[in-house]
Amino acid sequence: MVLLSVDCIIFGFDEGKLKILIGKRQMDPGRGEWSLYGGFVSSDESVDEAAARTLYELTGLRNLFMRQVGAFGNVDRDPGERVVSIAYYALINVKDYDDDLRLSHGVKWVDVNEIPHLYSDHNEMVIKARKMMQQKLAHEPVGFRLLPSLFTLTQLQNLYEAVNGEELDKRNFRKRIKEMDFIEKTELVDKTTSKRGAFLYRFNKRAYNEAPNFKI
Amino acid sequence: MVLLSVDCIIFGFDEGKLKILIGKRQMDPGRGEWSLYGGFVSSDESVDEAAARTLYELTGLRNLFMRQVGAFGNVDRDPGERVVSIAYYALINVKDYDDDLRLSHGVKWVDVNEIPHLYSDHNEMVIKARKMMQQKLAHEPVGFRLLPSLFTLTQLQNLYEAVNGEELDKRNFRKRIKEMDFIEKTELVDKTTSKRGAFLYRFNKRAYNEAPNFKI
DNA sequence: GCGGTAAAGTGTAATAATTACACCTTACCG
DNA sequence: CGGTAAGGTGTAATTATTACACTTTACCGC
Repeated sequence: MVLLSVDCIIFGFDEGKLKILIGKRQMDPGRGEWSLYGGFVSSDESVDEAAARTLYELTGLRNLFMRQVGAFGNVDRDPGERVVSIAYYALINVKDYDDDLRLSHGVKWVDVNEIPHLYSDHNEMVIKARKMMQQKLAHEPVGFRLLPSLFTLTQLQNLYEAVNGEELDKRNFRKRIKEMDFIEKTELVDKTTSKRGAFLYRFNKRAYNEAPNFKI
Repeated sequence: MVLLSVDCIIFGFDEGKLKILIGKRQMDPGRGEWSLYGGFVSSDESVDEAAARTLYELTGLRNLFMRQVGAFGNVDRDPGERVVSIAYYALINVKDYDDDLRLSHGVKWVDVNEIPHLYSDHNEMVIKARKMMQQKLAHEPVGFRLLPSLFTLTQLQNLYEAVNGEELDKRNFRKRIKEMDFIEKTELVDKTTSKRGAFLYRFNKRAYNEAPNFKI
């Protein structure tokens, strides 16, 4: 008989780095190994719902941006029973995640470029999720889900640099942003990262829906 | 308990049109409805293997180009039992598929733009598969899997036009092809579609691997 | 109060990529 | 041997992308 589970690759952006949540596996087989957070699909919920529920259990957050990565179904991927797992990635704003709740689940943020060996095929899941989210962020305005609702252009640029693993030209980057009217400049200024202060911007979803022309 | 199945979106290119294989469902629930061809995942095979086996059962072909589309797991997607299905798409050269075998399975080719209502969530699967294969064909040289090993440039262009649903400029198209050394001109000529005859080309996989620069 | 500092902010020119476009060639057929 | 229908070919205009350096601002420390 085949069991169905979900595994979550949860992306966050912190300290200028793209990170994911991992924890030490609490059950056998593989107890103590680094692992993604997951759970089983129960018979009264869809697979998407199971993923959303699992994300909620871990983070206390709902309505996260979430996409399916795919099904991982090798026969021997789980040394115990036959388990097929559907991987999902999600984007969260790190500051929305209560630190005590995080600690109570024993998970931590690790740089996507420094991921240790993970349980079973979880490294594969992470690699595929990373590619998919990279692709997604390049073509749809969802990167904002990794930032506070108000953000500076430098933050946004740093985010894209971390996601794509390459530096961007500041002037060219800002030129592009300026072409997208749904990224709105506010009159608010953030002074935490410079003496001068930087204007805060906001993503206007409604405006985007009227003229969906995103391109970075 | 959750059952696991696979469903196949099998693309072929014929009469200048992109098509998929569908058949009338042979079992309840939904007997008689148009449907994708699928099968159950058994406990001694991976999900990928189950898809490959299912493709082989239907077409008699192995080593097809095949990619996972994703897991479809709504609770009520199958009116009978709880079945989660992993969809796969595959690319085949229509002429490799024996017509008697096809008829014996009661499946037929239908234009992707004229797909009838299909059983359960199969239409969704087709839509997602189509997007994914379109994306794939634009970025990797796998379109050849839909053509005979020798093909004319007109055939290749017609294929890409059918896949993308838009006409392409002949000169610009051929300019691009010429830049890709792994698409090799042979001295052979196809005379079936014109009096003059058209040179046949061939995809050289080895050459591609040495300089993988595909772009259409 | 003033010089140093460090991030914020700004425009233009060169290059590359993409698009638009029309006529000649060929070989068969009647 | 003229008509026909698909095969085959190049250039110029436009658009998109890249590269690049200095000024502004406000705080901090002296």
